[in-house]
Amino acid sequence: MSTSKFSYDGLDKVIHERARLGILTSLVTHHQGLTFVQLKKLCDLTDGNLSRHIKVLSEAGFVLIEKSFVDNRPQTFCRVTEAGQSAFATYIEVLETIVKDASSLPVASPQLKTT
Amino acid sequence: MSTSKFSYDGLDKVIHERARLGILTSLVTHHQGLTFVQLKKLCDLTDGNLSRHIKVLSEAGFVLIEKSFVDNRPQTFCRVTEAGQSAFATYIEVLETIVKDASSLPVASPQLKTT
DNA sequence: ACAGTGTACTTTGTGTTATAAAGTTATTTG
DNA sequence: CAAATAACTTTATAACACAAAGTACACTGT
Repeated sequence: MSTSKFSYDGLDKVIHERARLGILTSLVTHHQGLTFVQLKKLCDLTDGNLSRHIKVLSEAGFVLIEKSFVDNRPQTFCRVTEAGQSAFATYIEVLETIVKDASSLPVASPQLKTT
Repeated sequence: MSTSKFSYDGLDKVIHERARLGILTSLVTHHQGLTFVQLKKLCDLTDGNLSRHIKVLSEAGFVLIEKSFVDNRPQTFCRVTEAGQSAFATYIEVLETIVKDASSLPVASPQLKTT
């Protein structure tokens, strides 16, 4: 952990990945949980990628995966855990910091001479 | 480009990387440019990593790298390009969307298949 | 009944790449 | 002049995102 202003080491690597960021945001805003197929559509992911990513999230303890059968078909149901919510909240705080940092007024610099 | 709400495909891969996100934010907020050594400290990066990342950013046309000598020592000076600023602005807009999405009140699930 | 198609996933293989370690080149210092 | 320091760059490796292929089961037509 550093004190460098722009190191952003609060960006959890497990979350800071486009697909997983989408999955987690989906799950946090659909607190009751989502099925594999719903997540696939919400996040526009292929089966294989979704499968891998929810596994990573589950191994990190951020989501809970429940498998069952509905209408004689397998159904994977995902929901975010407490740890997941907490980690996500922290991550979002960093995003807010970045947005703020980004919008801090840049110092106008004189144009370099362009021969 | 999909219309899925949580696909976030506006997240430019070149920018969506912790180190490079820090570098770009540094450069955008220090519009007059920064030296290699300054960036290294601001972003808490090793020499090797910074070298690689600014190369990636420069190959993407997002930063301009100027090499010179100061006090008989090589000095690498970096500044963000127009394209870099524009891409960064777009990226930040997506971050804002994510932050908003994340804080939106929990929403009812899409209809589950019933019997 | 059994080939063929569809659904809901999982596993494997491959190519990319972030990062650490080692290397380069030049300078200063004891 | 040898050793240390500075400012990088290059290489090697380990991780990993993604696509493609595979698995398992159910349904449908013939």
